[in-house]
Amino acid sequence: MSRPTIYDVARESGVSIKTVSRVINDAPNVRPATLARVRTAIDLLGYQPDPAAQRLGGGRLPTVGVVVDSIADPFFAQLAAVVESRAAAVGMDVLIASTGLDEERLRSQVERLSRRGVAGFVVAPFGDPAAVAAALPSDVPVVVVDRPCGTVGTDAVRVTDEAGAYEAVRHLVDHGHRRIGFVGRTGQFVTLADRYRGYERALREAGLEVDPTLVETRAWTTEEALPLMAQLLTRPDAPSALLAATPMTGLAVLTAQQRLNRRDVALVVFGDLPGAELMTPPTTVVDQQPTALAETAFDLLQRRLREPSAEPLDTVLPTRLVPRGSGELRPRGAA
Amino acid sequence: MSRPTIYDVARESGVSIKTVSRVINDAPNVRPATLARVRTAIDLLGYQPDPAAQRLGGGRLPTVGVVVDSIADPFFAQLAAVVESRAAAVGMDVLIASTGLDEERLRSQVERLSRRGVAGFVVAPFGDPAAVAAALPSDVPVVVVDRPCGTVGTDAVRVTDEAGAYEAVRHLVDHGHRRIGFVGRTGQFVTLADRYRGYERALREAGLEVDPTLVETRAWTTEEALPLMAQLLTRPDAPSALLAATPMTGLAVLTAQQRLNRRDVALVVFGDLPGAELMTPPTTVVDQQPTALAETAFDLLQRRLREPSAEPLDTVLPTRLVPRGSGELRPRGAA
DNA sequence: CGAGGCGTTGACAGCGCTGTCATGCCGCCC
DNA sequence: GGGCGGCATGACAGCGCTGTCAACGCCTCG
Repeated sequence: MSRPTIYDVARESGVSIKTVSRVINDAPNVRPATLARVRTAIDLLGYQPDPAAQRLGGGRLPTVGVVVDSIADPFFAQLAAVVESRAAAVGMDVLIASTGLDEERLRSQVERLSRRGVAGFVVAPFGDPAAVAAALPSDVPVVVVDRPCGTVGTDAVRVTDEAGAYEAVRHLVDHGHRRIGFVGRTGQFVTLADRYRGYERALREAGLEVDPTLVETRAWTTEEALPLMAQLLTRPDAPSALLAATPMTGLAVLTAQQRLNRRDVALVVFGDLPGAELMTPPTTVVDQQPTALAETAFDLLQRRLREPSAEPLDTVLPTRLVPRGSGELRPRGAA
Repeated sequence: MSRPTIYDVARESGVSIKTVSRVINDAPNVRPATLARVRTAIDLLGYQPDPAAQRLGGGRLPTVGVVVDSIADPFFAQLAAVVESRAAAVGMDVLIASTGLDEERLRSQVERLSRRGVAGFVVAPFGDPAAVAAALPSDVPVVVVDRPCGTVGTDAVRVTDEAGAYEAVRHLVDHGHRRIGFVGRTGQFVTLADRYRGYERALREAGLEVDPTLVETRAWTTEEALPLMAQLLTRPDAPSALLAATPMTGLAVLTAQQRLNRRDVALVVFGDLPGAELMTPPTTVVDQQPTALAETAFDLLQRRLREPSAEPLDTVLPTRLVPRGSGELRPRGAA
């Protein structure tokens, strides 16, 4: 009739429920013969433990919480998709929670999921490092992705932000650019600050000065960035190339160019864009490898779930410059 | 120390746990004075019920399950984002599960979430209607989105697929096209079959014959579609316009065109594309309004959660043709 | 040969909540 | 005034599982 419970399995295999519980949880000290018998009964009845009961009886749910700005963002959607698929493979569920850009909401969402009993988190945090550290739970494993925010003591996966941006700007310099702008809000995100540092270093090493008027750090959403971009691009001393620090700002730059009907400004975007290959010219990007990031994050989470006291790992994945056209444009009037 | 339980609230407010339970669940028959007292205690202690315990004690979790092909798909990502935000507003969580294009997996994912105790589903099903009907749970409210698959007895939200496709093809005809192709796998998806019907009707009404060699129904992913598209576009009697039945196939068409370095084929894509405005020419689409779809789906779910025996509603949302350029291209050699 | 130890198993008490049913109380009716 | 019905509340038994601890071998060692 109804779903079988642990009692049914126990009766079927002639042991106590506790032994069944041991088998379910891969606990040691079960005689192989008993183990086999219980396993058979489980298969026979199609038994599956009730997660709610497991949790109530002291444990956590076989669930991982994914906390990101917005899963409508292609980068995070990709991340969530990979985590979901990996989780499903090991019988875990995925709870998603989006925070927008609200630090308080980051905190409340994490707390909500934690109370909900998730076994672990994959979080892309932002904002003040101290606030982030306070928001993250101490009793549940957390893997911080993409934006380590100076968190310590937790596993983290991120990309070589500084180096990626450096490489991108270097690429632009190599293509003859001298006036290179930077777009992207750096305040709330440690990651973006790193990218900015890479930008700065590349300029410095090329013997170029940083012109603060070419650095636009107020933009986050496309809507915010649009007017700022339009303004930047129509200046008499407009930059001949731009580094967009995020896909969103990249889109803003592209849209602004489109509106102004211009295609002469070289552009490298940090983070891949859906349809980037189809743009005119195709957009050169610094690939963040969201898939690899997500895989690594999930691996780290699993590892910590198994060995809760393992040394925290800060994994740094390389980025990859993907030249597609927009980053190879030469400045106007150049050879 | 630890989180307060219902007992703490009961003690604090001088009532039994049962009364607290009543208050939590908005049950009737609680004297206003008692209600207020309990509410105060709840606020004071910051009490929040433990979902696992609630579920174990007979109920379902305040959770909605979202089951889609892949949340990496921008359309579903958008859908999930909206559902998540609406759910959060009423204190519910969102569990996501992706099915790929595997009918068996649709079934198993739904069952898993159901066992997990979700209170309701938002599902984008596919495949054989009978199989879908069998896969969907009968004891948990389900709202079917985007692809009603002939399901009966459940709430559904969808768009005017036939009419949307009709309008698109009509649009192409009005721009002088006579050889108009259709791309998109129609087999597994009722929705796509509807779109095909709209395509056919528009041709018929325009006095044009359906040329089956211009109809490509084998393509689903971009990878699959690419070679087929390349072949289609390079034929001597190639179509001068295409209707792509899904965003994915739309991307395939665009990519194929790009590879072939062609921009002369008019294109309307069913479903919006990220970055569509930035293409050359910007892509004309039939907007499915994922946000409205998701909002409506969530509303329906909430309604059913409240009134489980309400009459099932089959909501049909209008589509919107968004001319952006690619659909307004005229055939070569036309006036 | 008995004590001690370890590997194996089970009994049982919760976990925090909800459903069922019982209880007490008040107002109403005949 | 006694009886009845309805509202407000509480006592209590689970829900399905896990943690704790005790019990029961059996093997080893002195």
